[in-house]
Amino acid sequence: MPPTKKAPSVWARQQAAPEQPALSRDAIVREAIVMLDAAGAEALSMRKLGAQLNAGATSLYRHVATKDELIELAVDEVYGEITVPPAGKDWRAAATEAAWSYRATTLRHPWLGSVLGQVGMAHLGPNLGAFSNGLVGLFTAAGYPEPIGALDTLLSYVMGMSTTEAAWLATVARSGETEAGLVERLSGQPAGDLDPAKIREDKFAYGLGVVLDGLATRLT
Amino acid sequence: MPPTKKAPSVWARQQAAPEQPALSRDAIVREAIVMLDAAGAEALSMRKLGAQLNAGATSLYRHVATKDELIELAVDEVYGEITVPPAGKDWRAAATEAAWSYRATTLRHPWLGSVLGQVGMAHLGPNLGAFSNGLVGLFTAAGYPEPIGALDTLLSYVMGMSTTEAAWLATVARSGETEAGLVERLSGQPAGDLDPAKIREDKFAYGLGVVLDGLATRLT
DNA sequence: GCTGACTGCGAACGACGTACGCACAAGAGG
DNA sequence: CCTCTTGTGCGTACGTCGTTCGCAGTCAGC
Repeated sequence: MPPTKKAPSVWARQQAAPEQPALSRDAIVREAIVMLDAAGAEALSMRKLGAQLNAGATSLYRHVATKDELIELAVDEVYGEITVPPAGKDWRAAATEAAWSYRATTLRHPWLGSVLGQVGMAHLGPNLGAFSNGLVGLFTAAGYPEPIGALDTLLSYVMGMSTTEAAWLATVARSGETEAGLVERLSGQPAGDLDPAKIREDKFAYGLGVVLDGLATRLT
Repeated sequence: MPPTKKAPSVWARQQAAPEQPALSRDAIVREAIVMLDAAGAEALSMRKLGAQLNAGATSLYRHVATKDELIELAVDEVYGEITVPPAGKDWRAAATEAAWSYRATTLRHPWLGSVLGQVGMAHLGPNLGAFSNGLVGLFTAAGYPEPIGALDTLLSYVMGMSTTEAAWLATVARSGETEAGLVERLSGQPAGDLDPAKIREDKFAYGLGVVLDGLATRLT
């Protein structure tokens, strides 16, 4: 016998509950990002996300077709944090700013890298579109003969470097050691006494300078 | 009652079977790569891999600690396919060759990109080490003041572009359409009549030229 | 008050990674 | 020939996952 069916007894029912903001697509995506930031890409499950929202796991499917779709939404939401300066300014300063903004966003949401290879950038949301268009406009205004080529080159570098950096930081986090300690243990030799975060910044800056110098040669 | 226990009856036992190559770490990694190539990263499961090798799923764990470890092994195995020319030649030609080799390998094994963001490059196998060292040696021999910076810059660009390309191709494959058709549908306008594969090659070549030009300015 | 649309959810299904412990083969030492 | 050890394969089982389905409520408009 199924245990008296379910009917949660009259007493448990009471009124419709004081209710929180309710379940909505936006609320779901926002909470998903919080969980991804906190625990990484493979820690997100529909059940846990539901629980976090005081909802059953399957309720989410009223607002989101699939877990993959949810992730695509989260990715585009996060892309909205990247800023690209308006055209008109010095193109090089503007591109530099956009690049650093991309890096910062990726490091703030390290799961981005893990997920980009799978989701694949195709028809990826309005925010990525806006970002790309902004950069293309910038290169066009600067007089680039091939603004799209310039965009792809810069973006590939920035994506590659940022993703690698985020993956490294995830490894550090999993190891439980400090970043400097892990560097030392893996390289086998005592690291200098420089701040590893500073070293990473310098490395990013160096490569960015190289790429922008390369782009500059295409301008005149 | 458990159905007479199991004891597979004397008749089923016969001899130890003609036996195939047996189960070994290398054989497992090789077959895993085949499955990954054929069906993508999320289609690999220990059960299916076991079945493919005429083995039970759990037998694999005698040779491999964990699925993640298996993937790390597969990644490094595949990195072994990338070639970097010996130092001494013209550095630019050599770097170009290595870059194209990297791209070709990534496109041959499109799951690489999906997996790099998760595995994270740390302590990643001997083959990746050899590849990096080869390139560093090349830049050093060419007289670069910061060969490691040069390596990271070039590698980030190549990784970023190749990964994006592989993800795009995966999207095309999932869509069932032809590449040209998908471009047309997503961009909204009729694509020119150029071969999309050729366009991608040109784009890669363009960015590579930009990066190498940028690196060249650091040389003298 | 009735009806239809919309939202939440409990139960269930099939697949997954992996721990555990038994079965059995091969070799070593007597 | 017998025993004992060591290594290998695998059946079973546990807990978790994404997702489907159908029921149960809620509420807007008539």
